[in-house]
Amino acid sequence: MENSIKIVNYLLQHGIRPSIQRMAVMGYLMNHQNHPTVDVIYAALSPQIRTLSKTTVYNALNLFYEHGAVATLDIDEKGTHYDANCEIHGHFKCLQCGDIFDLFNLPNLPFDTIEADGFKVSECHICYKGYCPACAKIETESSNHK
Amino acid sequence: MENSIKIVNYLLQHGIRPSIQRMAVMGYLMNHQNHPTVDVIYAALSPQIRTLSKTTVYNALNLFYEHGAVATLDIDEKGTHYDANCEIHGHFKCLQCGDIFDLFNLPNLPFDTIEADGFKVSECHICYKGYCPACAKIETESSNHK
DNA sequence: TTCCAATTTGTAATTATTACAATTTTATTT
DNA sequence: AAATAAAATTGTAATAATTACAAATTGGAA
Repeated sequence: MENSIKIVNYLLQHGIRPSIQRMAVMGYLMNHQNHPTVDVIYAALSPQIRTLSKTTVYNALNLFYEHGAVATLDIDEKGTHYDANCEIHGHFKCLQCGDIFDLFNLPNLPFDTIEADGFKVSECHICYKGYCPACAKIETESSNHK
Repeated sequence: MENSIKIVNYLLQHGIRPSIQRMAVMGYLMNHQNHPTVDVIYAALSPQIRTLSKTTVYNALNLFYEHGAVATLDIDEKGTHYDANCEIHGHFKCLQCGDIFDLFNLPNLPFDTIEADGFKVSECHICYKGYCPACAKIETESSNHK
């Protein structure tokens, strides 16, 4: 794969030694913007890397997080979701289908006013919950039929 | 206690039948703004209501949530935090001491632009992470001594 | 009082995550 | 290249949060 060079560089830039497993996990995150959990990543990679251990996936993701190479998303009780896009952006979790959507057009939240109060901000999460367009539509239609 | 009337009313307003246990849980939430987890609530109430089961605390909180009587906070891996204040407001989680602070002076996030895209918003969470004033101060001082 | 439904309780099961020791891989030194 | 040290991976066991569920209890309606 040509883009494995991109993955290696990304890891090195964040001070992370690349290994087969770490590259696979990071590669999965870069190619899947659906905020996967450990289980999802493990299930996807396990067939290719037959010896892969779930602990390794945990290790890799925790390391990525400590080095600022991924963002974490504590949005529900289904476990931590991971995102290779570390730029601040919002999320929308559909309470019906469970999908998590990215929201890129939100206004920036202030850091300065909070830091003026003495807080040191290192992360900022904005997250909506409700019904996604598809699920909201179904909801509306079924209630019309009543 | 005089304010048990307030608790009963609050539960009834949200269509929740009051019981000894439910009143205790809601009373705890109203009197403790520190976003407790199930464990914290159970540990606090257990001595008073000796027969209290942790399952009952879960049942009560899930019911409260379904009826919109409490807000939930999935801010870390320590389990769900609960908040009797359902008004939209921000939170700050200190990565050092673990405390969660309320932030009331944040600008309102837009609902309309998101709903224009077809999303139906029912919750909106804003959450910062970093170091709280006390922990940030200690950090600064100790690095000065180096 | 009797009966039915709702609630509570305790235990067991499930799921996410971490702890940890043993093995394997990778890098370093000779 | 061989020997050694360090880092990473693996598998299993432990921990913690939450849910499932059946039995016991409570509270209201007939």
